[in-house]
Amino acid sequence: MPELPEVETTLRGIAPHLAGQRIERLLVRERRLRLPVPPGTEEALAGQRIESLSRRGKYLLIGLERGTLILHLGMSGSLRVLPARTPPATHDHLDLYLAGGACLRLHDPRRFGLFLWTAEPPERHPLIAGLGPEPLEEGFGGDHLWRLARGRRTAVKAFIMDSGVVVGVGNIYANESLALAGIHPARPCGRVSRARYARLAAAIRQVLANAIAVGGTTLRDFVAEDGRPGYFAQSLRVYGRTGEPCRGCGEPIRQRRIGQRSSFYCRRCQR
DNA sequence: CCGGACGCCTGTCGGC
DNA sequence: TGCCGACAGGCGTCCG
Repeated sequence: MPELPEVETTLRGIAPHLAGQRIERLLVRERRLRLPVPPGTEEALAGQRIESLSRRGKYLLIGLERGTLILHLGMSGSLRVLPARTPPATHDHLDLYLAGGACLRLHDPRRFGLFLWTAEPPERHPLIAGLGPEPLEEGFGGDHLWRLARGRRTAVKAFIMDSGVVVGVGNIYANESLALAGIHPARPCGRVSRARYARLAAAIRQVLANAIAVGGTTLRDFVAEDGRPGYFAQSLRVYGRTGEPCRGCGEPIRQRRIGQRSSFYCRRCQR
C-alpha cells in the first residue's frame, strides 16, 4: 500500500503525538510480520523516551534514548494514534502505549509490515544501509539515474522502483512519474537519454510532492494517523485507468505486466 | 553483477 | 448464490 507519500503522511500525522513522549509498554498481539517481532522487544522499549521521528524511504524511524525503532507498513499497513482504551480490531497487531494516555496502533491485514528495534545507528542496519537517495532531497537527479542505468537492460519502470536506485517510488508513483515524463515503462533503462532522465527525475519529485500535499493515495484502505484518506487518487493520470482515455490525447490507457507488476501507460504519449 | 521468478499473507473482485 | 483464480500500494531471497 504505502509508498513514500503515504509514509510521509503517516509520519507527519503521528510525530506531534509521539515526540518527547515516554513509552509505557509495547503490547504485541501478533508477532508474525514480514520478520517476526523479536522476543525481548517489549523489554527494550519499556520506559524509553521518544527523541525523534523520521523517514528513510518507506521506513519510519523512531529514535529512542537507546536505539531506534524501525517500522515498515508493507502493502497494507497503517498506523493510528488512539486513546489507549480503544478496543482492537482484527489485524491490529501491536500497540505502543505512551505515558500520556495515547497509543500507537499498527493495523496490517497482510502482515508484510515490519516492527524492529535496533541498538545500532539505523543507517548501519542492513535494511537501511543499501538504500539509494531520497528523491525529494539533494543528491537525487537525472544524472544519478542516468549514471546508474549505464549498461543495464531492466525496464525503466522496474529500475526506478529499485530501492537501491532511489527510495520511495512504488508501483503507483512509478507509473505516474513515467506518464508525466512521457517515457514508456518497458523501455530498457540503459536506453533512456540523459535529457529524458532529467525530465523523469523532475517528474518523480513533482508527483511525490503533489501526493504528499494531498495526504497520499487511498485506493482501498490507506488512512492517515487520524483515519482520514488521501486524495491523490483523483489526480492519477494512468494508474488503474485501463481503457479510460488518456488525459493528454484521448487514447485508451493500456495495461500490461512489467517486472511482475501491473503497469499503465499511454501508447501515444509515452515512448 | 544482473535480471527474473517466487513467496510471504489476507481480502476483494470478476467470471463462471 | 457459491466457488475459484487472479490480483493488490512491498521487498527479500533464490536461481540461472
